[in-house]
Amino acid sequence: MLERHHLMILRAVKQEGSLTAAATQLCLTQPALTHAMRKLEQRLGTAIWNKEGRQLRLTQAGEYLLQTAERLLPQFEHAEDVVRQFAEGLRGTLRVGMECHPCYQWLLKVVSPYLKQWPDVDVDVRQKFQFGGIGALFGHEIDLLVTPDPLFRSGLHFEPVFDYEQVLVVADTHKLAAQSQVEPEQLAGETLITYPVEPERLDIFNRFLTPAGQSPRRHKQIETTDIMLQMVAAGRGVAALPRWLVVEYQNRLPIQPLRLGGKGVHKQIFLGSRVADSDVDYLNAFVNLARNPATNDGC
Amino acid sequence: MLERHHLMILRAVKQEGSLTAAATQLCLTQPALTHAMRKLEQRLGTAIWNKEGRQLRLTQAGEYLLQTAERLLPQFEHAEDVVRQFAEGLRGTLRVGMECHPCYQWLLKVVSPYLKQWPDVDVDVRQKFQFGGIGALFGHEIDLLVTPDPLFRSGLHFEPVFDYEQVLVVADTHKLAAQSQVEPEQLAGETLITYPVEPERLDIFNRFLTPAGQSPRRHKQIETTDIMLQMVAAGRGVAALPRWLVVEYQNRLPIQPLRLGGKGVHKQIFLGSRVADSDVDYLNAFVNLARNPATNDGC
DNA sequence: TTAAAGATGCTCGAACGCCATCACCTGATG
DNA sequence: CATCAGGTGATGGCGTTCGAGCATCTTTAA
Repeated sequence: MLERHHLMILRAVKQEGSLTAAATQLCLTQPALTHAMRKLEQRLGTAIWNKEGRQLRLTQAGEYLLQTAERLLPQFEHAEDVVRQFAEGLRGTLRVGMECHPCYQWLLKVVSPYLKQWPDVDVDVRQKFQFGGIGALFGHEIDLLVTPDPLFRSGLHFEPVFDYEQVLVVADTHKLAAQSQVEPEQLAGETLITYPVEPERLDIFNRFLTPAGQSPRRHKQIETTDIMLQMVAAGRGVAALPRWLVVEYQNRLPIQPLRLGGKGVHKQIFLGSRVADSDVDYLNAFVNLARNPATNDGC
Repeated sequence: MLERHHLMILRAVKQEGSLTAAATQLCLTQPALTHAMRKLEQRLGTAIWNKEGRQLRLTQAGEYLLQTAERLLPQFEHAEDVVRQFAEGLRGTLRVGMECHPCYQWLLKVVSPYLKQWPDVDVDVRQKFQFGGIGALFGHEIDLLVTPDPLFRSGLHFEPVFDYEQVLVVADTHKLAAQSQVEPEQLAGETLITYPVEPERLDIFNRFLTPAGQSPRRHKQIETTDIMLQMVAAGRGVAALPRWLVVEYQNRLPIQPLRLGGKGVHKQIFLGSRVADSDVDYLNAFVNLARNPATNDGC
């Protein structure tokens, strides 16, 4: 069978001009090359080269194999190089899963400097998982999970990366806008806009309304943060979002953040990873960057 | 070192889904594959796959190598296929050398059906040789030589492929046009047009004029047959060409062929080849086709 | 519990590389 | 012109190495 080995001999003979010199290049002896090529010739059923005087002349088959060698050998060498980069953790694809809708804006601030530091790492962000974010981690759909709900379980590692306060957003013109905080019963007559997620997983329900036995008059679900805040600004409802996100949008939209209850609802975002990956440099680098973002804006 | 062998294992495992099945496909045993890949992993310094439950999950390095395998292995297989065709004489490049200017028209008639019969053979026609046609054959510049001057010498084989008569061509209006033959002394006052070749190698000189001690009034050299015959038709000179060629041009130009002397000058064209190539099918096929052309028009 | 997957360690044999030598060509040298 | 020396690839024998197989173990999933 035609092997990489044979292609290397062909290329070396081409480069060096003789079998003996090629053998030196390959750290072998001339008989080794002669034997190898002779065996190949027998298997292929054709001569690779003919001896003419003291030099070798390639047959047409030999010419063709040489072309093949010049094309394939660099690909072998490049593949070994790339794999070495994988081995050293210098290259890879980082698939980040998101289980926290408003975190997308925060993630962008981490990804951007990260891509500069790790030019050979591709970052891929995914938001839909067949068996949830944890399942996606276990199933190797993703390598990192951005989530507010850590699950401390063997095989996984969760690291808090930033704290934020969940607040209620209302339009400037809303009757609650003058208050600095809001109580559960004040939402009884409101339309609540949330991301399309089961209510049990929304903080506004399980840490604010449900404990007080309250619920909003209506519950609307909207995918994107932009549209959601447009609706709020237009007085079509209220929403619950991180304070830093609301502050950012206040430049552009007439909206106000209100503390949820007397103490506010405080949350942590975690980055989850498989412990099996704990020695992958480019992955740890992402977690570190997320914990101490270069463009830390205090949120 | 990364070998074809390893790539084949990767591809087989991908196809079959397990090491054991892959081993069957490759006519090996499961431990053989395990050992081979383990060794590769040690050399590369990274895992190719991890065992998860009873199935293997490729690492990123493994994924990359698999991609490499799917790209490179078909190229190996194709190369072996092509070389097998070379071995069986089904494929090659046939470089034909020409030492006989008017033979080009004849050659086209042979090449055209040949290319249909041998779709995987490329034909290349060359007309300039540093050390002459014979030298080009010996030096592997060409594989076949079309020549009127065979040189029977060890290592070469010449085969007569067609006979023709060399005739003088004159314009219809030429004073000699009425004759059916011409004598050497009748050219003393004429302008003779020939291809740009040394006169000693031109039949009109060495088999007609020189033996009679004659020479033309002027001698012009022109490269192409077309222009040469245009000149003749215009009464600007006479030329010596194969009869069949003149007959062909008579449809388009007012020209006449005249026998050279009482018996005419009869020539043979030979195809020369290296005896070392005597078992190359596509080369023999060309010689056979040349000897019995499909479109044999009696010349 | 069982069947099936991969991992492991040992053994054996084929193949691969090296050494010594041969055969051949080429160019220098008398 | 004959000879010789240096360098090429070819060849055959030998030793080592590497690789494949066998038997067995571990783990997983049905």
